[in-house]
Amino acid sequence: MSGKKRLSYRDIGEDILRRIAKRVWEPGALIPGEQALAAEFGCSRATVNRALQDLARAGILERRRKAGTRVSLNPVREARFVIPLVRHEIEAKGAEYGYRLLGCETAKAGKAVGDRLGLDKSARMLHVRCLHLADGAPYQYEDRWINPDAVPDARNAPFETVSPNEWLVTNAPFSRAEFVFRAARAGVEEAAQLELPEGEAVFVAERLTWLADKPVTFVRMVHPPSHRIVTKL
Amino acid sequence: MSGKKRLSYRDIGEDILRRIAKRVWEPGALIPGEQALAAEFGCSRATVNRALQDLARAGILERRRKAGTRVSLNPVREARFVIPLVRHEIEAKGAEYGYRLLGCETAKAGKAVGDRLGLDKSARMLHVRCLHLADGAPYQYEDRWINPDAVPDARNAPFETVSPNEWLVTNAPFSRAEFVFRAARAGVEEAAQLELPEGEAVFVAERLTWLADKPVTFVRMVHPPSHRIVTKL
DNA sequence: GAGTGGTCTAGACCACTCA
DNA sequence: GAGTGGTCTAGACCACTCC
Repeated sequence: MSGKKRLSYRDIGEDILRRIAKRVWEPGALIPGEQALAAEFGCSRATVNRALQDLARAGILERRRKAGTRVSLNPVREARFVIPLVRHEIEAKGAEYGYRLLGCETAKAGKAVGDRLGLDKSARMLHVRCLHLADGAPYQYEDRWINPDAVPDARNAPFETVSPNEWLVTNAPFSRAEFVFRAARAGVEEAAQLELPEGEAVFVAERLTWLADKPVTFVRMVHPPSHRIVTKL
Repeated sequence: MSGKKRLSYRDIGEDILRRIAKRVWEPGALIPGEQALAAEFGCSRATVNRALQDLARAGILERRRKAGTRVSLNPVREARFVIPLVRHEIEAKGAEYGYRLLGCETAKAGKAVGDRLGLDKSARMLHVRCLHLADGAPYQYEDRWINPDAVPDARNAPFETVSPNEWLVTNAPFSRAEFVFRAARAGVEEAAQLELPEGEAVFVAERLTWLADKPVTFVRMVHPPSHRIVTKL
């Protein structure tokens, strides 16, 4: 009944989760303060603090100074998706990765792209289109705009052999990013490249990045309807 | 040039990000140890540790004992999406929330649903279908299966007035969950309820939950193509 | 074996927020 | 004003992993 090892913040977190699941602490209820818990668990307040912060980050607890810590009424569970390199994503499925450059030229951003990145619609950008394949089958159609002002080297990048995705990862750091997921109907070019009927439902992921408030790149990644984004908690 | 306040782990994190962005530390490079950084920043090792751990969690750094800390070669940036209650999601947009129950009956799970949850296809489950509206317009079509074995009270739940989404949040805790996002073409029922042409591209989010390995619920949430899931880093 | 990160402690002060 | 969480410190020991 004694020989306990020193408690870790993980142990404490699990114990607290158990209490919530068993309704010892109901949703919305106030739980004891850090000091009280530290005394109960026989550890320091810092350890309790770390456990509680982890649970708060996961959306299970809500904490406010002075008000204390309570069990979330609606566990705003958050889903975490890792966004790997397309190549790694494909190879992780055990498929062979393929890459095909479709086009690469300098062009005006246009209103749609300019607005998204906060650039003028007449700004000159590098426009790259390419296709990623898994075992020879189209996997992702990539339509990317790169701001040469933020990544001057991009003009000379070897996009014939290296996908912009991969090249940018090691050549264009960013400090802020935005992701958008949505469904859409395949346009003419996308449908042709992905070998789908025009108007087919496609999964679209968009990514925008900035480095210190300077736009770096905007990419639209289009997948066939068989594509799934999965996350487990 | 001096009067510095005490450095916070945030300050340190930002400074490190700056160095990575400015190529002081290149991708793949080893950065100084915690002790060295603590000395440089003039703070304790614990503070440096916290900053580095945060960056490692964000996928920007990779840390290994004895090996040290290095800048990730491919920043496996992870996107975090919060999954709120539909009602909150709609109200957060400033729209008025509406709810309509479409059907609620006991039925066999069927192969598709059974397989996903690890139940037999002849298992009896509660099948609920409903619609969530924003300012009177269809926002989300919800098709849900509930395992009465895990949530016995569900049979008597007032789904006429409370959406299963909301009811389950406070009545069916879960320990494990799985999310899937994908694009699909609207089926007959979905199209009719969402007031879309049949075959329109729809955004589908599926959620499966378990409590201690016992399946709790499987829900398929269908949105019109205007729907977007956004996350900023 | 030795070096690096991982974690815990005990104590302190601060910042926010509620009453 | 007072109570709670947020953060920092200085020191310590441990666990993992590379050599």
